[in-house]
Amino acid sequence: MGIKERRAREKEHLRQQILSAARELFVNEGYENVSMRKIANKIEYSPTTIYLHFKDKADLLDFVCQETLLNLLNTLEQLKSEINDPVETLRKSGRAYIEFGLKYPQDYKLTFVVRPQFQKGLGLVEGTVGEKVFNCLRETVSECIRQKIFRQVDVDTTSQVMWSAVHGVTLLLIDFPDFPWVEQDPLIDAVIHTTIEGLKA
Amino acid sequence: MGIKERRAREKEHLRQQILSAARELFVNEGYENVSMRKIANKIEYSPTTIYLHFKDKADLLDFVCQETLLNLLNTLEQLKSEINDPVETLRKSGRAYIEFGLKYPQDYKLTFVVRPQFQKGLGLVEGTVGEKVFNCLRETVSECIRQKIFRQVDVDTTSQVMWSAVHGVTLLLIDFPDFPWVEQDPLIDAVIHTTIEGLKA
DNA sequence: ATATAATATTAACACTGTAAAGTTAAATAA
DNA sequence: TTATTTAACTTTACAGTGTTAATATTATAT
Repeated sequence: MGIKERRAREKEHLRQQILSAARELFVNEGYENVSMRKIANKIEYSPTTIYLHFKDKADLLDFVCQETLLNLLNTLEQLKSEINDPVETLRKSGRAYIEFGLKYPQDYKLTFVVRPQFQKGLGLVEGTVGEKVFNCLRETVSECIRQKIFRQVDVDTTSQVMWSAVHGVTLLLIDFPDFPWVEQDPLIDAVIHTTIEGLKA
Repeated sequence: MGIKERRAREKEHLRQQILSAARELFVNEGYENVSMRKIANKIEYSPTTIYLHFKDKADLLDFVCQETLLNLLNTLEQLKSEINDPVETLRKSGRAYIEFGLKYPQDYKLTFVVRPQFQKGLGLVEGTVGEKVFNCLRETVSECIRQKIFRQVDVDTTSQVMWSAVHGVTLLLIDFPDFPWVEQDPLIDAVIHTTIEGLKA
């Protein structure tokens, strides 16, 4: 009965090949500039084979983005387990989030800008991983409020404010690389510092 | 010699027809889903006629975005001339900026997300109108610092922090309409309030 | 060896942005 | 007025797109 398993393994292998080819191309050339034929060429299969594993191009994007989010989630959860002071955790998490976006700008845009556009209605809601990423942030914020370091405002509001700030600076730095930004590191620090100070009691 | 002028007028008229058809289609159906043929059909010209007025599709997008920015600039400059207190101006400007984005989400994304993607290298730098929008914000921030309401930090850093916050929440609200946001109005207030408080001395 | 199921491919459709060549009509010069 | 130049616009064409349906190939089960 090992045959079925072997075939399943082979199928999964090809699926992964497609995914990793797609990711590499999406990231290097941008989602819009990558054709199914390009992906197929890269893995030396016919274009239509991809459709045996993924519904369509957007579906492919979906899975690529999920991987990205898992990556980010790992980084954030490790941070939280390492640091005790919730404010320090939040500071470091914010930094990590922004740096993740800047390190993989295409992945970040794919996940947080392009995907929602192509998967209208889904948003981050039922995407379990995306939800987890936000919840990770939310828990840290919650702790800041519980310890009365932050103002006693609704946890969700506070978390969403924090997310807005880091998301904003990440996207601006990605999208307008030629804007006369002040030095990147101090700017990131300023965004995080300002937001945290503004949230303090 | 009125003939040349008449023809110039006619030419300009067609140019405007193209622009307004493009804007309407871009906004309603998204830049990627609009073809040159669609635009041409709408104005009842052949597709290639558009190329006599605009270099290519991205060029068309460029001019559409410039109109959007001009629109936003008007709103912001009027606000500044009406209010005296710089903090109040900043608060209202932030609100106006975000509300503009939410009122014309497609225009906003076109200008601040799609355009930079398709006009790589340009960014907001030499786009005179975009520069003016940022400078408008910058002047208000500058006044807050001069009056020692804000911490004595670099004007540019401070302005860029402010921009990050409003840009971030605007895009999140646009891109993830199904996320379990807290009520929109309080969230916007919280973002602005937090940022301003965080910048205060 | 043959039938069956899974997997991959070829061919095709209706699109896309845009360049080159061709057409038409209007403005100027003779 | 007629011929010529110029500008505006269209037709045709190319190489590409996502995706479907029909076909072929392969490997398994009988």
